[in-house]
Amino acid sequence: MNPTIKDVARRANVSIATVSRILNNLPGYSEETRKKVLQVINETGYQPNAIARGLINKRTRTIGVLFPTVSSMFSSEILDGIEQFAHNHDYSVIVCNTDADGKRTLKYLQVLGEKQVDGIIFSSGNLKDEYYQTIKSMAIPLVLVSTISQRFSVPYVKVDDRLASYQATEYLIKKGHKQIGMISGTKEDLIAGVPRVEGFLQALNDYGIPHRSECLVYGGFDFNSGCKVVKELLRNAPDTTAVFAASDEMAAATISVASKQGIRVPEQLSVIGYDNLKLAQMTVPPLTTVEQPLFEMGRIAAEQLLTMIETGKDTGSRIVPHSIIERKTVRSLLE
Amino acid sequence: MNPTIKDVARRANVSIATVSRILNNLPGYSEETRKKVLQVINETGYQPNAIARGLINKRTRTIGVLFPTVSSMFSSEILDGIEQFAHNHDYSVIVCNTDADGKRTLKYLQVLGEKQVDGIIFSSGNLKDEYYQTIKSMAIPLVLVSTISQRFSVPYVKVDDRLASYQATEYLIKKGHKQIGMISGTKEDLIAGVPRVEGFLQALNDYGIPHRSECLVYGGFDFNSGCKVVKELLRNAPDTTAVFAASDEMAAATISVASKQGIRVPEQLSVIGYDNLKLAQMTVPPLTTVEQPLFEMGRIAAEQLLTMIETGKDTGSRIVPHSIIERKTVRSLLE
DNA sequence: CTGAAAGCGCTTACAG
DNA sequence: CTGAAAGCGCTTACAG
Repeated sequence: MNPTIKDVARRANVSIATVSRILNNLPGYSEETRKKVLQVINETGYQPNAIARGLINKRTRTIGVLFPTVSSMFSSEILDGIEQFAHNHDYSVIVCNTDADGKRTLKYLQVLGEKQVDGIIFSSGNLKDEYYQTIKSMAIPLVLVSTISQRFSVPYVKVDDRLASYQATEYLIKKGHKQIGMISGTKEDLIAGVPRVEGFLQALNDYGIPHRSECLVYGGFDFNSGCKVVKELLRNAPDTTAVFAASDEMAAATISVASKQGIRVPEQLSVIGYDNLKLAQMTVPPLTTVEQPLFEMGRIAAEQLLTMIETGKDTGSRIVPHSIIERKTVRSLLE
Repeated sequence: MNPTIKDVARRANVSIATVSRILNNLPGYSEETRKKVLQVINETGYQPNAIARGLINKRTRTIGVLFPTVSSMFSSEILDGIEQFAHNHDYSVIVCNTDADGKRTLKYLQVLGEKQVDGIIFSSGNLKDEYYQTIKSMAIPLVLVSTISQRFSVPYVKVDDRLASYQATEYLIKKGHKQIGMISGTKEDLIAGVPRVEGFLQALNDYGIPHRSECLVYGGFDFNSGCKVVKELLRNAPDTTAVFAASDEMAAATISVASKQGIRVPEQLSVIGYDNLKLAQMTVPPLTTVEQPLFEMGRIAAEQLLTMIETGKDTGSRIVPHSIIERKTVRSLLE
């Protein structure tokens, strides 16, 4: 049995109140008793019980983080950023893998509530009404990362997807491409799907490039759906000279499929991705892509959440800067 | 303020003891009062406070998991398996990113102790004496995944690295390769480094293939060190026809470097990896590799830990099966 | 500077 | 079948 505050109080011949004060750096004891108590703490290896503390303070110093898939390279970088910031500020993080499943999400939310987490970060998914309501009823701060809410006022941190997408397309156009295809993520995804398509279409339009419907196909962000969908694109629009993929995994799929079909990248087909995962530097050739600062986004989300927890103040949302990382998959048609 | 057990007791005109019994499915109340109480619980949206429960039960239903790098594709798949099993059994998991840093690890361990986690999973790193001692002093179960302890008796779940490595090498040999190079992980790594090298050497020896020291180079498991180290190999042993990489990232690095040097894979250079990450199917060509069932290893580790927590019994260690996944990066020299 | 006591939200003998 | 009370390990007025 680990020693409790009672044990150290007894051994130091003081009250538990005094021990508590010393532990918490509150005033109210002589230097002498402080030394004595600290010594006993050392001898006994006493550690405060955070559960008991939590019961009184109504603070557990732990937060919950929800991901549709923790194991994706995308999520795990965000998690890394969150975890690092949290840990540096003495918070722990409980991970929850929702599988984008409503039932599971609700169950997680309930558990997090019962465990009295101090706040929640919800990542890259659709914050359904019921999620929002149950978090609201828990009366703890919530921040969104890589997603937004269209119905509720919840702070978020993300990239400007529409703009980033616009610029990716523009980048291709300025390299002389006119037959540009897009392999998009989930069609119904109002957050990472639609805005990226809009940005793509807008850019084409602004540069007077006619859009043909067969040049836009919808997948599901992952590698396998990328393979499937890029084949469709290449079949229906064989004159495509460049493809904009809504994720790096889909871009990798494009490179992979192209190779299988004997199409050389970038000589015959240019590819630009989205995310700048570690994967992007591992493809052959290395992938030109739109960077989302995922680690940083996680860090910022955690920072927002902690200040909301500790000050009660909402510091607003954050649009973080994206950028285009030029590697080797886009060829210029101009020279 | 969320309602407490007191609130529902008052509104239901019963004692908190009765409410508690109903909540915990203990005997001792009429069907009538049960209904009444349940109704009040519904009306008020009462949720038990897990912190208060934890204080009494000395069980928090949360476990801690330590990784050197959560964001690696390797760790995140293990985490996925752990998290899924844990959640299905009503446990939460706190993630800890140690960065393989001793100070950080110790700090995490302390926090986990204070938060009264019910058990700990330590993944893919060196379980130093001091880690072991502090966990031992916490008197909670510990299981190792993708690592072992050489000094202490701690249950682990992992693949037989030496054997897997032997077989990977043998696979290459049986395809007619004789000039085989290995790019290994960290030289000092007694767990994932040394045994894989031993397996490699043993296979060469068993098949009467002389080993030349320039055919064995040491990196650090990751892509960048893989690039560096494979160049070294290719420079010093240009007649190499096949390379065995100690991780998929290093294998991807090999493919990447080979491509840059105009060496075609697998026509001129065969490559076999280790891990079977999602990455392995994304390379061009798709990577032949040794599979470690990472998700499953995480699942099993969690299962072990939970049964130790709940029964107090150590169910022993587990060597999980590996296998060679044949894709397109190894060419047969025999035909 | 210090301690006794109440209380955080529960569970669990104990008594009826 | 039901409740009063003690107690889990702390913190925090309150009183001296």
